[in-house]
Amino acid sequence: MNVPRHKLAPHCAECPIRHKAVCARCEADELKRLEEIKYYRSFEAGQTIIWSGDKMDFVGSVVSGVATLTQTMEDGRTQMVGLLLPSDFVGRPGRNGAPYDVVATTDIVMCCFRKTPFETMMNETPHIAHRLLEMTLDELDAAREWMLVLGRKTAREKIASLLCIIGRRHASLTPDGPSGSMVFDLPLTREAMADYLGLTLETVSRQMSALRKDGIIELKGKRHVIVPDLGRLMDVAGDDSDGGFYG
Amino acid sequence: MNVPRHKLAPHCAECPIRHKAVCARCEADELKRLEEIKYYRSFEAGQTIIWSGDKMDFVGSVVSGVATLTQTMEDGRTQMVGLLLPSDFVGRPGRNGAPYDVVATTDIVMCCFRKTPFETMMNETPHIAHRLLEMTLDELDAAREWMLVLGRKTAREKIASLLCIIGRRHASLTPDGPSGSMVFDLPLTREAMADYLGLTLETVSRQMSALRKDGIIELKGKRHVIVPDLGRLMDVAGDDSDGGFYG
DNA sequence: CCTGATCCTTGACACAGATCAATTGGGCCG
DNA sequence: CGGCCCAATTGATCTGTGTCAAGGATCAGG
Repeated sequence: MNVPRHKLAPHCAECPIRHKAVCARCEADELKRLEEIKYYRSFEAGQTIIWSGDKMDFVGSVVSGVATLTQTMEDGRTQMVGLLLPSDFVGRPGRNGAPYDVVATTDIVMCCFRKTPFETMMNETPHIAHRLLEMTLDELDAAREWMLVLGRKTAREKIASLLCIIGRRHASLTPDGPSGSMVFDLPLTREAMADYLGLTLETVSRQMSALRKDGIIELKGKRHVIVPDLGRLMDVAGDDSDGGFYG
Repeated sequence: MNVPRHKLAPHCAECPIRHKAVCARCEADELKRLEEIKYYRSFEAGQTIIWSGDKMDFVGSVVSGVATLTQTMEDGRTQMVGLLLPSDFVGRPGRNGAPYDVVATTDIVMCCFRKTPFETMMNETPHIAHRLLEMTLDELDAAREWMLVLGRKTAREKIASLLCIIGRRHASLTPDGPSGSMVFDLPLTREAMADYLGLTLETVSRQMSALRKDGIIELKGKRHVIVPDLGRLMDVAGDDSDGGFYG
């Protein structure tokens, strides 16, 4: 693999994910130390960033773009187990092998640290270790939420749940539009959606069409989604009704 | 609820989960501090230990017995999202509400800490924070492994996967029997198994019968399971073949 | 403009697992 | 011992989603 490496990265102070990533809690001096060991890497859409089973020699944060975590069985069945959006962390300090494939689904930029220096720094910097625990707990919550989707929801509810999640994450990264409605681009193909939802791509397609026919969503092209009434979408998703974002 | 509280608990040094729980990495002096703030609580089979949405004022470890984490939708569909066996940790330092119901499925003993003192101690004791991160990463792996089971496996494979997991955890807590075979008691009813696997209890029952007919397992009574050939069970589960425990 | 590639949509049919319903079996108490 | 209760089994039927197959839309390159 021939991956471009940009040693020159923006200063952390101007970083778009400064306040949401592992470094969120860092003080100026800690940030400076991180800045010395960090480097940027870019990957193109479709590239595999990490292969399941490989030794991982770096960890890092998604700065921009989208990646997925997937597991594959011997016979080819695959299940997505994580969706990595900007500010999400990749890698597991203290572990060697990578348990999943990490694949870029759009062009992506990552802020990387070599694993050993990062681990050292983590041991000396409670702010980082603490933030990482917090983020890991969030991911665990998300994974468990997703277990309910996979285990108990119908195809229609699954699609609606996915749209809610992507829309919500999208909203948290961009200035608010009119509340109650939502507009975004899907960062996933129908096949990737199917892999996330434990469905086939045909079922995904059918249910997208059904939601469109029922006026729950509008589609401009294949990827651009308009949700006129978020409440209705959440009803379809079968989620608790309060409509409150996690914050 | 009237829950017995036993202020008197065994010394940590003799604790059966001493080397696997949050306290695994603690030195003698740290252990002593923990010992001062810990207390034991017992729950009977069927009792709800924590209600989803409630404020959690304690965290703790399962000492003996089995509990489950479950999520429920408004219409009653439920999905188990975690199985808590001895040494597993309950509660999330830094969070207030409980996101799931925690229910004892057998009589259970827990080693508890009031949340605030534990959090304080965690901040001052890297050994605890570090171990907790490690355990949380393990749980995340387990949750993601389970997402593959829920999303992509057939009923038969799901049952076999569950038996593998329970058997494996059981084996790691007890002296080795003859390798290649396995004997244990299911700590779950058919309904609880169904809730874990995203199936109905009828399907669970049918697949258990089918595995018995095929000689993959033997049943003595409803709960006692004998696995004569672990390799065959893992083949049925569709797991990677190496048969290696995670270690 | 045509060609091929990729992604998506739609239809017809099959089947795994859900649902509804009846029966069995083991444990416990009187 | 007999009666009850609950968990589990088994059967019959239904249905949501998978499977297989045939186009359609969009885009890049020649």
